[in-house]
Amino acid sequence: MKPQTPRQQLIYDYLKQKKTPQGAYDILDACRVHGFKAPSQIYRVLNKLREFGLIHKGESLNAYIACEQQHDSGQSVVAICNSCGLVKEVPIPDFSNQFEKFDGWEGFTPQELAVEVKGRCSLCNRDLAT
Amino acid sequence: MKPQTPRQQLIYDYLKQKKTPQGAYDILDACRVHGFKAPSQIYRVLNKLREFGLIHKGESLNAYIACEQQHDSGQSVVAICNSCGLVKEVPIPDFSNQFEKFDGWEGFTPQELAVEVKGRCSLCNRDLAT
DNA sequence: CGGATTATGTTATATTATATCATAACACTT
DNA sequence: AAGTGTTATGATATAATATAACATAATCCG
Repeated sequence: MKPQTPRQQLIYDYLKQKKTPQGAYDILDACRVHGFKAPSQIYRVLNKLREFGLIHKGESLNAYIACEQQHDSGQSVVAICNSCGLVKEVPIPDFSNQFEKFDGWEGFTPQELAVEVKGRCSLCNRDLAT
Repeated sequence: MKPQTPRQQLIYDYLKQKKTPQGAYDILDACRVHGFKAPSQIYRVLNKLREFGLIHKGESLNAYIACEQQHDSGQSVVAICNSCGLVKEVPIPDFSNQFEKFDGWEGFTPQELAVEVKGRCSLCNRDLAT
């Protein structure tokens, strides 16, 4: 799914061009010049883009990130460097079969996944060493 | 690590006794009778309990959950039923080696993990079928 | 066209969380 | 016990994040 309107395209492009997660109000400030005036306008677009699977919400950051690739298949974590804010999406093994082991949870059907690891990226680790 | 003060114990017990995630302001209301008066008091205790690893924050819910067991070792997801709100912690395979595959992310050192799956539990699935 | 659906504009407000500063309790040393 | 540092608490204000509600405009499609 692609952005469907100019405003969706605009915010999607903005997020793609950023390397770190952006808060809704940051996006608002950046987009005032294009006529955005109120938070609700931003949230509407963000929610659409999320429906389309084009962006993630970093739940632990309250910030938004353009997806790196289409990941229709498989699960992924968003790894976030606590130090520099850089973000990387990394595929992880499927774990839906884990639920079979627990009484009452055998039939759990996953719908939305929010997986985030915060840590320290290799570059920041290197800086730490010096 | 165990709760260190009466107030920590109180909120921890409260969360343990609940089967679904509770918002900070819900907790505040429930604890007014015990002398809590302001959000900051609740958040202070919640943050301590999180440090101790006694509770989780459901980042996508903005709600707090007592941990089911000590999970010092291994990673786990919090599965949340969209329909009834029930919550279950389920261990998942370690995925830290996944980072090795990506340029610049080989040395990523995970510090905090927020993993949540929302879906539909077996009971609610059954209700849906009838 | 006419009617439905989707997007947008606008204002107000709800919800979640922190900052700040003052006071009290406790632990530890001398 | 007095002094000192640390952690917990009380209290007020405010910041940051997100949604509700209602009006208007654009678009799609029979």
